[in-house]
Amino acid sequence: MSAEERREDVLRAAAAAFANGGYQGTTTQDVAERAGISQPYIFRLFSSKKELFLAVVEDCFKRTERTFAKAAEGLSGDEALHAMGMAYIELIRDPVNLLVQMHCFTAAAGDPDIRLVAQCGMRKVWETASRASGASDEALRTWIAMGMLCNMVAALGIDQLDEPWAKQIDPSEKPGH
Amino acid sequence: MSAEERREDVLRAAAAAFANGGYQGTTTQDVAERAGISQPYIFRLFSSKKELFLAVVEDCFKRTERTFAKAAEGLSGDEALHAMGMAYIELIRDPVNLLVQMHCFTAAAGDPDIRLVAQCGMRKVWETASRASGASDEALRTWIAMGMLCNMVAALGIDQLDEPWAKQIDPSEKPGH
DNA sequence: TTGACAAGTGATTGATCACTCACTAACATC
DNA sequence: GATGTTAGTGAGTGATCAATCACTTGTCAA
Repeated sequence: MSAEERREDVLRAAAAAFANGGYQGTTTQDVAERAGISQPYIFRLFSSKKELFLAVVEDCFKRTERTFAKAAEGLSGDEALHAMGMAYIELIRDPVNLLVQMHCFTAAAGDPDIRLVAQCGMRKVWETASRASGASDEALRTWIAMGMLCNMVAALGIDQLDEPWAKQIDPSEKPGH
Repeated sequence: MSAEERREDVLRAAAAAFANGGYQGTTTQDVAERAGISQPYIFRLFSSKKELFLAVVEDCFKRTERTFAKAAEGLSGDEALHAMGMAYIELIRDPVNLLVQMHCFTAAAGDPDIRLVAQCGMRKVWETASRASGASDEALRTWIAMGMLCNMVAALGIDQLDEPWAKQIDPSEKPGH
């Protein structure tokens, strides 16, 4: 297999691994096993564990950006926002997308390198959503806030609780996002 | 010093340490140094690293609850929500409160014990805010979503960027929360 | 056939981790 | 002053980790 193909494989495996354990809680051995290669070979493809994590994070932000751009195609304003919101709910139904993003946020707080990548990723996501929808800053802010609430609800498994407050807090329970 | 006093000290030290590195990224040695005791003594006061983390998390949720209850005293509806929102912004200006909560969210996704404590904590926070404000579910949901957005903005240091999009996305920039 | 290069691994290393155990020192109670 | 209890530590332990290095195997061109 070519190094390029292998790199893609490792990136996918690493995303799943980091989603599971976060940056600090994931071992390169775990990533290697998921990718079906030896642990040292990770370091031929990525110069360090952190660089691998950053590549995973960048990939995740790019996927989010693409998802928003595609969902808003041909729409504008509230319609575009709504479509992107639905697309986001669908996106984070895959725990990998959800958890890589969340682990990125917390890891960013303690590491300047990760913070920089995270800031850049969020800026692009914000600008993509802004350009695609043309919505007001306030509408966009409320919309992205709902996304953050969706993250928390999904991470804590609140959406799978059968209790009144769980239904009330979960934005994806309501049709209008 | 009595064991009870020492326990309080360790709890504070652990909160600062976990805020910095998260659950997996923090060593009991680090906590011990911050508390000014030997590392083995941690395990006399808490049976395991996880139990220490959970104690820190519970403490953090309790503080949030108290903050909300106090801020909403004598108010109701949108006024109560607004007052609690301002109190929350003030609360997470202390990185310890902000980051313990966020690390709790991500750690919860990968650990059932932590998840249970986090769910319970969020439920109490939600019910406190609901009872204190009497606001509609939708208003409460939007309000708590803004809180989650504040978390992300603060964790990524976006509130300290001097760029247009950073001003636009940050809820604490706007007077009306 | 040879030689160069790319893909990939086994064995190892120094550091670090949560956690344990045997121990000491201070203090209280009888 | 003997005895029990509580606060606290030094010195480990086995496990685990990211990263390195020397090595093998397969492929393809000259």
